[in-house]
Amino acid sequence: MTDAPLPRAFFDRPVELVAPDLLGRVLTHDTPSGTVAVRVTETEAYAGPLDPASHAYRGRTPRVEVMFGPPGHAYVYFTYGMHFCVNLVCGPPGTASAVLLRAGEVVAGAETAAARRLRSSARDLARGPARLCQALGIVREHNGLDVCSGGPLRISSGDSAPASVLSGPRVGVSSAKDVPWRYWIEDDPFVSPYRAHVPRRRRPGAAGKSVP
DNA sequence: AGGGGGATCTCCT
DNA sequence: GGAGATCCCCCTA
Repeated sequence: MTDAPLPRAFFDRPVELVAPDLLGRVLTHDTPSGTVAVRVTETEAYAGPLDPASHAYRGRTPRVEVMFGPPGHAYVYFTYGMHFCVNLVCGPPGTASAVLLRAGEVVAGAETAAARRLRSSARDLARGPARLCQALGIVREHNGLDVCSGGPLRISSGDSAPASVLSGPRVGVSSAKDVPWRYWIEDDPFVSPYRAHVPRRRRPGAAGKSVP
C-alpha cells in the first residue's frame, strides 16, 4: 500500500479514462473530528460543456467555476436541498470535465463515519454519492480543494487494482442516458444500490458508445 | 422577481 | 416501490 497522493498527471487525461482508473483508489479526509478513508467502488464521468448531463453544459457559471480550473481539485455541489456530492476535476484547465465519486467502502475511521451517519449500517456508510460525502465530512467549504498536494483531502493509489470493472448508463441523469460512463467494481458489495444495473463488460477503449 | 427542476436519501407501506 | 424533505442554481420575463 502507498499513502502518496496520486500525481496531478493522473487527472490530466480524458475523463472516461480517469473514471474507471479511480476505482480502488482511496480518498482520505482529515478533520477535527477524525480521519476517514474510503476505497472508491463506483464512479461516473461527466464531460465538459458538450455533455448535456454535465453541470458544465450551460457554460461557465459561478457554481461550476472549479470545473473549469486545473485537474486534481474537488468540485463539491449541493443538491436536493440537503445533500453534497463530490467530483474530481479532469483534463487541462477549461476542459470542465469531472468524475463523480458515487460509492465506496470506509476503510479507516469507521467510528467517525458512523457518528456522521447515525442510522447507517456499516455497508451503507459511503454507498451512494451523498452518503460518501457525509461519511467523509465533505461539505460546501471543501469545494476547490486540491487532492494531489497532500492536504487534508487527498487521494492515494490504494492496495490493488480491481479484478474486474463493469460500465453502464449514468444514474439519475435525464439526458445522454445511452452513454455508459458509470463504472463500478464487479461483485463489490459497496457499489450503490439505487438503480438496477445493466451490466456490460467494459472492453479496452470501448468507452463512449452503447449497444442495446 | 418568479419558478421549475435537480448527478439523493430515508422512512413508510 | 413511492413520496417527502428542503435549498440552490439558472433561465425567463
